[in-house]
Amino acid sequence: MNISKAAALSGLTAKTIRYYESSGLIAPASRSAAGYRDYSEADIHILKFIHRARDLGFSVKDCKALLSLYHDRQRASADVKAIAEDHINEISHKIDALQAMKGTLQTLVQKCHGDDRPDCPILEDLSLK
Amino acid sequence: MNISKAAALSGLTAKTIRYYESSGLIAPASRSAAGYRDYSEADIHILKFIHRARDLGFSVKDCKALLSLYHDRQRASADVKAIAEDHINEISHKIDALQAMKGTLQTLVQKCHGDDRPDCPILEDLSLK
DNA sequence: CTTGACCTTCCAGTTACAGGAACCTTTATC
DNA sequence: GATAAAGGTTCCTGTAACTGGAAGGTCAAG
Repeated sequence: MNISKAAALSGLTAKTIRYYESSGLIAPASRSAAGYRDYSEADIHILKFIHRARDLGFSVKDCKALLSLYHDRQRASADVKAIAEDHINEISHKIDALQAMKGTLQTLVQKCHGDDRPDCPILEDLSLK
Repeated sequence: MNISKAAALSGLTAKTIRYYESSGLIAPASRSAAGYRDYSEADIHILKFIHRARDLGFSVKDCKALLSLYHDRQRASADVKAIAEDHINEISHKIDALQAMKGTLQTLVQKCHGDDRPDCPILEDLSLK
């Protein structure tokens, strides 16, 4: 099947699939006589795998490691778990940072009357710290 | 004062200050005879303002808008509040997305025994969806 | 045979900088 | 005064993960 079919089935875009190929995340697709990329069911499976992993916030680099483990029949599940746990930690830190920002902003927004007057606690805060 | 002093006082790096100048976020600094950038206390104030806003997650574009409002004596606090509220919404969406990822990953990690064996619920999940 | 929908490659743009090269100035030291 | 270290300058490249678009080949339908 051609790339737009593969895109539709995998949930990725054609652009993204080409990008993954060019960046080495996936192997070069086989080509038709005219030079069109040609995908098999097995390829779609891989593409879906990547799509799912990206949805869970894994980096492309992580995806590459996960795919490699996926293909490795001798893998240790501990290696997979370690990648996932690292990722959970990263996510947790991001959440913490965002919640801190949000808390501060909400406090500031509450103090700002938000009308026609120039008086603004938000700008004051930005200006003073 | 020169750029490294300005960097130290504002909490930004010299690289970042030059970048902000080149991208139009701040006005070009005045120069010494030798061509060195020269900063005043007022400049430091602006740089700190930006640093604080960036710490709160505002984009550089947002910072430009906030600075413009900051300089505008005729501003309506409602305009500032609107930018902040938009930003809070963005942050909230990011937090929601990250928490969803984290929840899913935690469930998967819990199911994975994480030992030498290849059997791995995490890879299974990535593979099946 | 033409039209439109695909496909291809390649280049630029996005965000917010960091790293580094090549080169000039200032300051401190000998 | 010579020199070396420290700091300044500009300019180019790289980062992450794509997206948009140009120029041009291909395929299926009417």
